[in-house]
Amino acid sequence: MSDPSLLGSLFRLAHSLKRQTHQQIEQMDLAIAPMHVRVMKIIDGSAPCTANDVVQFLNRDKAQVTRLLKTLIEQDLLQREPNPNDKRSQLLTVTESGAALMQRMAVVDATTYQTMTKGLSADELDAFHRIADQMAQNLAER
Amino acid sequence: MSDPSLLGSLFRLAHSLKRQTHQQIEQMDLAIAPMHVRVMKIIDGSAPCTANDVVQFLNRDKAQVTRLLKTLIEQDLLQREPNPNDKRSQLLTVTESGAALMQRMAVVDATTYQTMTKGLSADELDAFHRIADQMAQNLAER
DNA sequence: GCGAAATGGTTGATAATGTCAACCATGTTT
DNA sequence: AAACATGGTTGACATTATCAACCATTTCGC
Repeated sequence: MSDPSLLGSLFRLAHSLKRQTHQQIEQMDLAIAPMHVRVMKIIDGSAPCTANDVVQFLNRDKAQVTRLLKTLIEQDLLQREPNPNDKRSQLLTVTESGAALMQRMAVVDATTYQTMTKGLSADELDAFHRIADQMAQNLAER
Repeated sequence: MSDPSLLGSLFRLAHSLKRQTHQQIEQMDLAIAPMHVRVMKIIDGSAPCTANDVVQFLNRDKAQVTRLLKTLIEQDLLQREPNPNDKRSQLLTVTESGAALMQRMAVVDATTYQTMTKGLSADELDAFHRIADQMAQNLAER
């Protein structure tokens, strides 16, 4: 199994999408990167949320997540408050300006999604999503 | 559209696979990275091949590809010879030790592929591949 | 209840990936 | 023949990513 292959296609698609997001962020004149946006989306979509939750979700080193969160907090896109259940931890939420950015990104994302999925049915997209999740789960179960 | 979403699943899958490859390379005690392997597979799978061909295929900056190739040549996994049709360019091929590595990676890849695709039919995998290519093409057409 | 072990998060260091700009030699176009 | 474009290289820098060590806190075992 080699390029061009299923994996090759997957990596090329992921790379294209990452560049798209990067260009969108540049056009918005934001001092963040695609991974920052990704983290905000995770936090925006679930409450309560801790750094460790993001670590688990992204399957990334906690050092990386800590740094991503730090930048977002510095730019007033995220905020943290003490976790009443664990003094070591803080609860993360999106600020008002962060929520505004999430809304702007949602509009852009919808456009990108429409472009990307042209000529593909809802069934095909569902299958793609399901198969991707199945594959990731298979790999995680090793 | 947000995490967890189709894109979220895609990025998580890509990340899992990259880590897999990284661990495999570490276990083989090789001084290269997943992108090096990816480049070798591209070159191994098509002849003749130039740096520019790899640039086009991967959709990456030529600076990055030049550096990846340099490392592989330094480690005698790839070799270059003058392109008879263009003095600016060189033709790239996999060396004997590079070919041996490609064979070892093929075995490992087959195992990973089997793990990853467990519970999925050939039709589903074909659909996944086709949809991924369609999406990448849609994005490239902007 | 106390000590050991584990956990949540931070920081330093380093690796991998990635792009931009400037440059040189060569090829193509006008 | 000059201008423009291209293939490849290098410097600089950005983004993504992990490992190790550390501190404060929580959990576990006795």
